[in-house]
Amino acid sequence: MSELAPAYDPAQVEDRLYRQWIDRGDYRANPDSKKPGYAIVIPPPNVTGILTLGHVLNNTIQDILARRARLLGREVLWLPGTDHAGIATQTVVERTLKKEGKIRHRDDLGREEFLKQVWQWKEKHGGIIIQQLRKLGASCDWSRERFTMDSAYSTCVQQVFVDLYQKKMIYRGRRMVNWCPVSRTALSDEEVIMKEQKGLLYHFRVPVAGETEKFLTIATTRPETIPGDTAIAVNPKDPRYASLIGQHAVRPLPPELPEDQRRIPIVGDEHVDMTFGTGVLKVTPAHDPADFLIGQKHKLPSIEVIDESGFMNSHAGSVLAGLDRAKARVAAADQLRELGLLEKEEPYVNQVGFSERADVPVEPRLSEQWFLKYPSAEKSRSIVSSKKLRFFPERWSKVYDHWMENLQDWCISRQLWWGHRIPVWYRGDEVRCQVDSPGSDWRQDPDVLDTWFSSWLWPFATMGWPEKTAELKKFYPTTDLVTGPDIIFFWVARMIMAGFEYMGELPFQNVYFTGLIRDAKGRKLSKSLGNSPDPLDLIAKYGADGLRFGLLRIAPQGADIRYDEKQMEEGRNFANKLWNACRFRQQQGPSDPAANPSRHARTPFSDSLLAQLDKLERDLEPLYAGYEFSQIAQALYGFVWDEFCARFIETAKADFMNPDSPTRAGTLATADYVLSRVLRLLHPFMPFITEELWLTLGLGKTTIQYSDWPKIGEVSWDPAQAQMAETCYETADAGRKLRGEFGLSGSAKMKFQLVPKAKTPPTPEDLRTLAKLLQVGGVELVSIAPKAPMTPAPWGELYLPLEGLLDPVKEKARLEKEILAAETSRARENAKLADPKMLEKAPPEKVAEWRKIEQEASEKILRLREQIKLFTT
RNA sequence: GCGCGCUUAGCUCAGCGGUAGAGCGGCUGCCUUACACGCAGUUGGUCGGAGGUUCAAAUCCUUCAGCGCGCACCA
Repeated sequence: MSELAPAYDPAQVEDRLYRQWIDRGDYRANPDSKKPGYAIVIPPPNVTGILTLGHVLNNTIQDILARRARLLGREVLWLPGTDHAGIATQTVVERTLKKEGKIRHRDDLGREEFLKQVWQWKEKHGGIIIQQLRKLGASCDWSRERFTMDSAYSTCVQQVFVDLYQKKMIYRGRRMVNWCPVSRTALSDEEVIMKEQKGLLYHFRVPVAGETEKFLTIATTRPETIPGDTAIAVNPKDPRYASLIGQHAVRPLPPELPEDQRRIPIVGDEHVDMTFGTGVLKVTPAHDPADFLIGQKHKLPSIEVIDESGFMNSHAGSVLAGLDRAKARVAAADQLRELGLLEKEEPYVNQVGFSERADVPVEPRLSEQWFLKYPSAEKSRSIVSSKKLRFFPERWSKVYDHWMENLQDWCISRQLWWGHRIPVWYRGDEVRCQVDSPGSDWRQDPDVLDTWFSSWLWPFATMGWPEKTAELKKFYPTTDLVTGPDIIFFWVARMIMAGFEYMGELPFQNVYFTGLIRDAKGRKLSKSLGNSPDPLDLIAKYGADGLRFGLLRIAPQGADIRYDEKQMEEGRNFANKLWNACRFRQQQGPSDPAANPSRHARTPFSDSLLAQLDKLERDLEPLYAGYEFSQIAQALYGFVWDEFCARFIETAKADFMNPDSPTRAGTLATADYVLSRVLRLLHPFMPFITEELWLTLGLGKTTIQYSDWPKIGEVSWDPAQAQMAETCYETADAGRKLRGEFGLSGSAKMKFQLVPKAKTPPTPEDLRTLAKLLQVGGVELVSIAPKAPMTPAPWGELYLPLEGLLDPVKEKARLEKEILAAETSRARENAKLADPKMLEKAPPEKVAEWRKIEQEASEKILRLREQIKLFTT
């Protein structure tokens, strides 16, 4: 047994142990195992991603669940992998190639060559995050690592497409979609983020055709789309304008067009809000979803004035053509002003949709796209509302339900190259949907599928579907899913639907949603703000265990997390505390892995510790059931620090230093027994240090990872003894407080005196322990109250003789302050007990409790009054 | 606009019907033979405001305010 170093150094331990675990194949899941299965699939991070604190939180929670399941004797599969992340990856590679001067645009390379570059890039830079997860201690089955573009996985994706096509759930249509002008692709509604924008509301006039000096005034935020207007709409119920319906107006832009080509109808439409702006709406069917519908209803032509990159085209007129849409807005307003048609511009705040990835305003655009009607939607909705599939925290189920209630067809095609190509083939007018090419004269659809169209199959496509594999049989449905609430629609909801559609069963039983990590100012962590710490740096500073524990301790269920590095420091300190507790035990001689404290004579302190351990183990169960990880961490922290170290070890020192003590063996056995259990309870949170201590102390012959989870109720102790320990601790607390009030620290020279009062007075051994707790040279029993500062304590009156230091006036004041506190407490209880209604309606055990408090306060007052007399003569 | 969440000590949060708690910070004193990544003590709150229910409310209900988030085709 090697001797533990005075301070825990994670660097000496973590990599070494992790290599051992992996080399031994500790996390290989065996689908043929007889043990009950437990499975988690990792939310696949982007291949191009690097580890963030969000990943640390998310994966630590998964690791805690996986490790605990192993200890509970389950066959655990934690399946890792990465996502090809279509837009994100393609953008990164494109940008890199541009920066290197290799291309100006992806078209310079062509599809095939470009994809080759992406694959190369993926081989070189991809999967960094997987290596980083290992530093965290993630117990994934790396032999099963999957990638959403693996060939087997790709086949799954395409088969699902073909199947849904055949079921007529997938269809092609020319529709208004969200278009990202930077990535030049369609997006789903979920990829559009509404942001508040401060802009201007432009009021401009439109002459009514055939009338002189008659104008309609229109309010718009987008004057640049005026050249695309093909109608003016008013509400038919609007008395101001109803009479104009059927007439025409003259669109002011582009001014160089002859007037007859700018003549547009005035239509009546219920959609127009009479109370907004001027009550007159310009209709641009090509660039606004609502206008598109109006256009269809009234069979209006559509004029596209913005191209796929967000620049104005020739239809916008000579002034605007070639301008970026933002610049065109200003230019169009200038044009109106020059024409004398701009009435006013007023500041205006509105909601504008932004592309999630490129962070630019999306452009509603009419185009040919593939859409999916969601399958198994009804079942997927009710499984959550009926709580058969449970969300933690529960309130997210409402968000889910609301989305499911308003399901819109999913635009699944993307005008990108990196991704799963749509398995649809064309030859002339013929269309075929199948995985393989029907022949060399067939041309495949150029688009790829939305990344989420592959990730939604993750829970079963990673386990060999559509084959009926042993893995699927053993591990599907998976048990827990841990993810962020930001992808509840993107991923969670869709996985549930795919699970029902293709496995006939829900993909997971519980979903735990983590909080978002924010900085001390409450801002989201992001690279651009520079407030996102590198987890690897944190691991180097505090150790993986310290980081894990520190982060989890401040991660309340369902709430966002204010990140503070101080907390990671505390995680490290805690690891060190645990280390030293074990080191101290080691210094007393070898540990006994089969230690059983009930076979030995014990001090009351041992019984007290065993009682607290039992309580801890019982408390943990409901906390795990509710996924209350921060509270679990808190409970473990408190037990180790306060119960084991501050109370038990301090009192055990008396035994340890006396080889002849009759309770020495019992105290050692208690220490071993409790440490053995506590290390196992801590292991899911702190895998490295617990393994190192477990093996070094010899509490187990083999790895702690496959030991067992302590069973509740195995601990036995004597409640009377535990209570006695409590008496001693409380007496010591009172004494320390008294000492503290005189600004003194403990010293060997200091002595306390005790006038005993309890039924069972302390033994000489107890007094030595009390002295140890008080950090003084000794406590002696006396029969007559000395003229010295006193505090009432459970064992009796505790005196601190202070020769020459005692000021009677100050001492009297101190005692009076104590009396006042006791009187306040007594008065509060008295008030309650004096209320007859309260006595009548409150439960008797509560009344008894209040009586007891009242009595104790009264007694304390008496004792203090007695003492005060000594200083008044 | 609809929905959800939060508001408790200087900070981060727990408590969710029966004497206001923890950690950190601040202050004071200690290198006490496991740990200064430590030990001991101490400071500090009319539990966002206003009503109500109850013998009893930080805790339940109503309402208001501030903050945050999600959803939503008001140009």
